[in-house]
Amino acid sequence: MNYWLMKSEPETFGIEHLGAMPGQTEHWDGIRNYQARNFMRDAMKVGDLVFFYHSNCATPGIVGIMEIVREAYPDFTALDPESRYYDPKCTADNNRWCMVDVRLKQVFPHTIELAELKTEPALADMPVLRKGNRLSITPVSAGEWKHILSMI
DNA sequence: GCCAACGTTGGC
DNA sequence: GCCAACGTTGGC
Repeated sequence: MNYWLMKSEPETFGIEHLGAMPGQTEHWDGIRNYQARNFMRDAMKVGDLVFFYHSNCATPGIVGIMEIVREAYPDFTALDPESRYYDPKCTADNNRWCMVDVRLKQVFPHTIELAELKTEPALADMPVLRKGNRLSITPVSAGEWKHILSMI
């Protein structure tokens, strides 16, 4: 089983939004970066656990845990001209983007803040802590996962 | 709102 | 295939 971290802007789609979905489940759409897509397409499996990270907000950090409940399938928002994620180069037969379904598993009682994560030597290798990192899906090692859980 | 980082695009 | 220009991300 793998561990992951996925970013989302809370104003667009935060952990509260996920909690309000039927079955607390939603598709994770709008990934338009090849590296992030490849993680989803090639490595994400049902049962994998994911830290939900709030980015581009007043208090960036990890706010809870999700579980992968459906493996990669075509991201239909790429085909929808009305969507902010529309990709004119995609067709139904040739859609380069994909998404997974996630289910909310746990909401932390408080955000594990980015500032806090940065003070932990055990987490120094996490991409999300590196300046200028823009990758919205990154793997998390078992050691990092455990360490972060101990910070709740 | 600023700006550094960095992925993507497109001219050549 | 190079690389400058451009657009986006995301912390601060």
